[in-house]
Amino acid sequence: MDCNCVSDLLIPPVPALWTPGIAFPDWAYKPESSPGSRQIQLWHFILELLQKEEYNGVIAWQGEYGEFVIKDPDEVARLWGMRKCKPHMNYDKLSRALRYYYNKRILHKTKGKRFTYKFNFSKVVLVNYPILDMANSPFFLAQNHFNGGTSTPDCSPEAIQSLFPRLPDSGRGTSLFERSTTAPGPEGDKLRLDSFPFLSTGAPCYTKPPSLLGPYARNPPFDYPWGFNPYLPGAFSLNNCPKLPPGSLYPSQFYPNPLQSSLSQLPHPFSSLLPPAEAGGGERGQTGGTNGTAGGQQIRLCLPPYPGGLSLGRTDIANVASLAERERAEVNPPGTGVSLGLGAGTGLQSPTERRGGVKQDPESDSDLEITDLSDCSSDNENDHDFRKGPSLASRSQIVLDGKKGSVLPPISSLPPTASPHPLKSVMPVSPPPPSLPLSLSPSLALHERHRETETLKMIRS
DNA sequence: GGCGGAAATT
DNA sequence: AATTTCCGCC
Repeated sequence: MDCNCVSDLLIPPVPALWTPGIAFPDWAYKPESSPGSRQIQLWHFILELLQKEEYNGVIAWQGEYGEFVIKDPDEVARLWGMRKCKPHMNYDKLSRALRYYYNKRILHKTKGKRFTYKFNFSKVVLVNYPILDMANSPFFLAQNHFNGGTSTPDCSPEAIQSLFPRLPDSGRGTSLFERSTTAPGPEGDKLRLDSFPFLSTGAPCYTKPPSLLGPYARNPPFDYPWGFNPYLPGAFSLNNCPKLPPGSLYPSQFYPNPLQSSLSQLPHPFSSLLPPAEAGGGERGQTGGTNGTAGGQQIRLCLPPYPGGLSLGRTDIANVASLAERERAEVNPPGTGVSLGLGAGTGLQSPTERRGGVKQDPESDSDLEITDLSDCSSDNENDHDFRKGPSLASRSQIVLDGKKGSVLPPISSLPPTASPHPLKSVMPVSPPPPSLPLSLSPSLALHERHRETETLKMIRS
């Protein structure tokens, strides 16, 4: 049990102080009661390494969207082993673990490129909004880079709207963790939906494939919701994720999360799931910040700014499996050829497919959950910049009941409904309208405004 | 290197 | 459940 492994590897005591990087919300970790609890998962770890510039020499985004190369397999394995207290970890074992992700459709191997894997972000995007009918959206069907990505995105307002019944305000920042001053203690660290770090932002923190920057630098095919445009270098940042000056305090605010923003403006019961500030639709005291970013460090999203990856959150990936399940169940009826699955139509085949598609997906695609780090002893090695100290994640907790602050629960914890898309049952037939992201075109803005008005009428009636 | 089966581990 | 460990095969 005791080992000198890094227990807090990549998990900051306080998210904000954590290298301008990802902080994982508490809900992203398995409950301690579950077996293998609070163990960070490999893909999670990989993403963290990927987002940290200091590991660019070890592992980095490279090549196609979502693709990364393990430049130093031994080192990555060593880091992973350190993290998991597995001193005998090696690339062979690590790669075996990665291979298990094939069936889960979280990753797949880039054939022909050594040590190169690719995240299935498109899946991730879909599952990030299970409440929305994204799977059937022409927008996403077109954006799915795992199905070839050859079709032209339907960028019509309707298409986009189909994905985001409620587009968020673009300028609202939210804190990842509401470090409540009134409720100190274990519950002091309220987790908020916008803790979806991947939905947060950040400047690209990896070496962008130069060849890909050019083409995407201009004229993106469309504006992304909530002002997000992965085609742009700063795609994952609403403010280009400025490096925080040394000594920056925690981010008092984090970037807006489309989902949260959406929920915050939805009629009950969803708005009630949000903390008062959000539920109120509103304003949060900004730390002299603009758009909730200036007040402090943001959690950065470090995904390749390529098309197709609108956002990637822990939640996203964490639900990849569940998506896959749903996909099989409803999105990808046999013979439709409209597979959102990995490799479909790309020539890249999933292991299953490669094997003739006979094999059943053994991983029943239950939700992947991110786990924590309290598994190892706290005797971290200090040869890395990993911080020591109690993990905020381990201290914070999700408060699901209204009494405790109405922290928005993970999507997966939302009450089940008969509909595959829970929100549908509470949403007006006409998508509730949102406050518009700056990126929306004026026409779309009007369109949305009209919808908003209509929706409000409906709600009031 | 890469793959997946199988069993063990946590 | 998610690896970890080991292994034979290509």
